[in-house]
Amino acid sequence: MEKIGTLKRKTVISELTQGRELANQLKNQIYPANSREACGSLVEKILSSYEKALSLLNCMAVLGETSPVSAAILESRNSLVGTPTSEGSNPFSKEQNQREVFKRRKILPKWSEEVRVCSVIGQEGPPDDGYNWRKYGQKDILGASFPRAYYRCTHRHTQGCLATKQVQKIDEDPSTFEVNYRGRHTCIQERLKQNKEDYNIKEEDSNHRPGIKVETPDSTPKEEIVPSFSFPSTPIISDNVETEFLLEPAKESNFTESYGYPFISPATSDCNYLSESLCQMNDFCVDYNLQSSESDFTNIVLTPTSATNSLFRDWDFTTDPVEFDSSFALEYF
DNA sequence: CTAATTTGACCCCG
DNA sequence: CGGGGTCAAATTAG
Repeated sequence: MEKIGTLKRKTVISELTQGRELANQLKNQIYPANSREACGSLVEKILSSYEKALSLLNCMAVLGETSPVSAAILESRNSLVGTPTSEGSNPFSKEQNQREVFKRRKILPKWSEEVRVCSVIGQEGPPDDGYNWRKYGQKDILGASFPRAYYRCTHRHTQGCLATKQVQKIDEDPSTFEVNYRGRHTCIQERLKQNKEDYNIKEEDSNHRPGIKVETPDSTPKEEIVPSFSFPSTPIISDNVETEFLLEPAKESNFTESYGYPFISPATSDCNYLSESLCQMNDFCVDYNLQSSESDFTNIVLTPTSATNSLFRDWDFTTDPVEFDSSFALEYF
């Protein structure tokens, strides 16, 4: 992560700075209960700024994560397809399954995102991030006063989506949640129910993500930021990948959505691995405040208010790429 | 009825 | 051994 080019770093910083500035303006607009148009357009600008910056960071994160993950999937695939299991005839025995789980745990969390979210007043729990999550566990964490909740993507079994998140109240501020994302969504989720009385925010708001923190478990500082972008990345698994790709409904997706895992591992489960990765993260894109101005991109405080929380629920990510996606992407990838 | 949550057991790893 | 992450049966919600 340290090897961000100067140009990029400048761009990121300037974008974030601008975003913060605009956010402040928006705050002033909101409080005097000003016109919706003004707010809407400001919000658009803010989001655009953040989008650019975050996508830039995202890009680097993805480049860092792609190969190790593919390796992981390949590996798990081989281990399941190849060897006749030593114990019992059932290839999905509990033990084996567990083993896979832990292997996955060890290998997969190449990246994560940590987001701090202030809960909306009068509403318990962190705001919806637009994905369908299924809670699968809760644990009391040593030294923390609040338990940690574990969520996985609802479509894990239907689509093999391995995305996971952990949510925990912050000790210091129980109204704030720390949300830790792991893995990337490979599922296709029917998106956000239309909201009746809201604005029409344009497509450029259609994918949002919080800051990304790339974590490489093996401390190999291997994350070379390659300024080039290959899409789709070279299929590692030859046979199924391409067909799946072709079968994928030709969604004219936004550029930043288009890099998913093109890796299909039919053997790891009975589900299809979808090549598309939908990466909208924030359903609550409101009043962004960067916690620290420099180099710590991983913590973003999102403070949604009840008034603004519903603004962006009508994203349509099937719409055409927008100005940003074409120009920005070409410029930086 | 199905789907989601709860919760104690289970497992790996440091 | 114990902490943290996950599973899965039981329970609850829709």
